[in-house]
Amino acid sequence: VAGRACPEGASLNGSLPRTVAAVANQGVLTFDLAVPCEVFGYDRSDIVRPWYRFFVVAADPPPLRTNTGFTMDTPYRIEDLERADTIVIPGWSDTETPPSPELISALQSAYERGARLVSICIGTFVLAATGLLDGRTVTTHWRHADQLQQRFPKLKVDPRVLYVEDGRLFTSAGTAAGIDLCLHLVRLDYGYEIANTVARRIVMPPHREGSQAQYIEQPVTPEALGGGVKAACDWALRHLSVDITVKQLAREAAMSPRTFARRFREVMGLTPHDWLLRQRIRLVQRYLESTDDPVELIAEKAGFGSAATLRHHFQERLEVSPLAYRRTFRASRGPGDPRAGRGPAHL
DNA sequence: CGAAACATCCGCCACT
DNA sequence: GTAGTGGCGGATGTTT
Repeated sequence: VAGRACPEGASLNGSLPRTVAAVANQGVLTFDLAVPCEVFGYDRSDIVRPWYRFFVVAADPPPLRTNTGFTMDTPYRIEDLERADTIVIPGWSDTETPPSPELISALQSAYERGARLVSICIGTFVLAATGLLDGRTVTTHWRHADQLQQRFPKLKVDPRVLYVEDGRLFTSAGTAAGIDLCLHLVRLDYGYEIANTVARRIVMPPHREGSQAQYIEQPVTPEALGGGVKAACDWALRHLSVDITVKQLAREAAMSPRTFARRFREVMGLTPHDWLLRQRIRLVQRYLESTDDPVELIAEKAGFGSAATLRHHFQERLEVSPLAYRRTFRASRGPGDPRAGRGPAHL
């Protein structure tokens, strides 16, 4: 794990707007480019002022033809990157097309003057070409992780995470993980509550971890789980409200505790107890969002021994108290919001 | 909040 | 020799 340094630029001083630029090349992946457009480029000044300034830079002479066949134009060029303090490289056209020398040096000098560099999906290949990622922990789309590691041996490629924050360098896995990463940046800039509100606006589950977490584990698909581990997880999810020990889980998985702990780590990327806690907190979030139950009752229903224990973990992981979480979640449920009313919160 | 009791995790190592 | 298993114990984290 790369340095445990505090997130840099964790909060916005005064009211200077952050300026975010996304870079598109010929053949850019439509969805990946749309991610920063949606998160940063959409005017959200009704949530907080000032919102970001955002523009799209053409790395090739426009018009640019996207990978889905339509063309687009933008007045901004590589030299405009010097005005950005966050630069996003969304899914580049492909892993074979190297960035131009101008783009490389623009990225290098942006980094030197303190800008944050962000990549989505195979955009990591572009950042890697600048040399700035050498020795850093990074990620990319799982299908290209091996290729990235081979081409840039100095990187520490971790294909198991949704995104990685390493100093001012941010990389994310396949397409949709880019949304998580962009929301993470919003959280660094504006705090958890604002990021949460944005997540709700774009109908993303707001269950992400606190800002000190450098790694966000990828949600594993049940199919990817080893047999016994999956059985234990299923069992645990059905019994979340009662006390569960790792020893019991091991029994459900038909393994010794030691082997179970090892298998679990390999498959899930975190320890059994940590996973359990996460599931419980997610359940608590759902209750807070969709009921008026007191925290004591929720603690009981989610398998926490006491409300104090629940508050402790909730605050630590989400950096908000349970009641504050409920308040912001409900206060921002306004007219026009697709989740108005009292629908069940999704997992 | 802190202290004390308790659970978990992980390197180590012996064993199959 | 290699690969996987599982017990042990101390550091670390959790719960009361």
